[in-house]
Amino acid sequence: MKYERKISEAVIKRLPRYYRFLEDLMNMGISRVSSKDLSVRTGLNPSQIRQDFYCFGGFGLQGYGYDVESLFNEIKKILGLDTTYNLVIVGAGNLGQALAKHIPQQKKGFKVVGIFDVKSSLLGAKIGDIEIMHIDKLGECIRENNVDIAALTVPGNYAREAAEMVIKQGIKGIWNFAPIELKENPDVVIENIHLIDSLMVLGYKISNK
Amino acid sequence: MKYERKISEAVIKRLPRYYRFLEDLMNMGISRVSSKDLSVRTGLNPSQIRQDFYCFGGFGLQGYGYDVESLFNEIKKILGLDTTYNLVIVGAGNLGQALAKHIPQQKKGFKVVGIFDVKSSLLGAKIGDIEIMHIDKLGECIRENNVDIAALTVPGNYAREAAEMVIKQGIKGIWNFAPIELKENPDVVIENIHLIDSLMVLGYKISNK
DNA sequence: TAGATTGTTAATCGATTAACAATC
DNA sequence: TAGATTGTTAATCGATTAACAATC
Repeated sequence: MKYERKISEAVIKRLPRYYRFLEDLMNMGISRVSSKDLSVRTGLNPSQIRQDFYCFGGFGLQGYGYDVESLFNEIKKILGLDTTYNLVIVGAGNLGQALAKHIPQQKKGFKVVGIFDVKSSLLGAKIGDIEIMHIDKLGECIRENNVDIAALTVPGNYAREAAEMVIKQGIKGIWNFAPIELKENPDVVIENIHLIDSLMVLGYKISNK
Repeated sequence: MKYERKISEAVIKRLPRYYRFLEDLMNMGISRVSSKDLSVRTGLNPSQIRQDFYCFGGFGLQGYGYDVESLFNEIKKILGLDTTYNLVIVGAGNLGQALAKHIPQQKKGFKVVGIFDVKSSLLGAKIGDIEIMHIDKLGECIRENNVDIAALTVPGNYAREAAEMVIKQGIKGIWNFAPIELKENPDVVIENIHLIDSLMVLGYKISNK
């Protein structure tokens, strides 16, 4: 067995992209693909594609290329998508409600098991087939449903305390939509979606070319 | 005047983060900050922070540091936030509607001037103070309101044609939420928010430490 | 003046790309 | 076998970090 070096963040971030393209290829009935083919489709360099797969041991056959389905399944396994991740949404505003409906539609192995807020006017409302509950019930929900991920969609000024709270309840990953920086630590990993930051970058790019 | 090298994407992506932190400092009444202070707050290396500002000419004073307000204003200007960007939302599903409400709340100089769909059941509904309109009206809206940005929140299978359409209407930047890769070209810049990709990365990180 | 901190160049580090032997 | 394409090492490139002279 091959010595396991730490896989860089850059490589990880490309995996979902491969995954999507391979799914498309399968749907088109294509069973075989070379790094050069994938390069044309994804816009990535073929050497880079081979390097990426090589990180995990290499899934191809010399002189042939890659078998689409088995490559798809390998990446699926690496990303942990062969099991379901349960998640809760903390903050039932616009964004939280939209995610509660959006995630199940994508059918990618992520299940929303609860959505929480403190605002009494929201409590009890149904979003899809789940009900907005008071944040007091969050800990219970996490423990009963084996929840790994908390999506944080609260206003910025509550975000830090909400993050501390879900960490205390034993959450392993935070999908953060609030405009604050959260520090990773050995117990919790963070993925930030800074929507407005992204809009600002877009604005910059528009203005500068 | 200093020779202008192309600013790297990595630098641009850090600017909104600085912007946010400087805004916080202003709100706290702090008028002066050093790269070392900023480093502690942002988690970035102080050399990197100075390098980043140096790209744009350097905004500090040796022996003193940076004046919070003037640094804030410089970054504001670089990001083009001293003017308003008008944007339209293409796709009035969960995500599109949520963005239509979310963006104005953030008060960062982005104005939603229209939201469009093809689904007749959605047409006419009010989201905040704007009405969902048929996609046929999109071109007209873009021309009348000097629209720079289109947020793409349509289902994946319509995304490519929707992108081509807004490009044809003269849009300068696409904020893409669909799970496809769009190619930049000299006329159009792209910012992708691949929500599910980000969830997958979070899943990977959770499973691997 | 002495101390602090930037502006700026140089060194380091890591990620991307190129090259090619291995091998199907 | 000849052709194709990977696995794998080496070279290149760019981004991050370190160092320190300039200067407030």
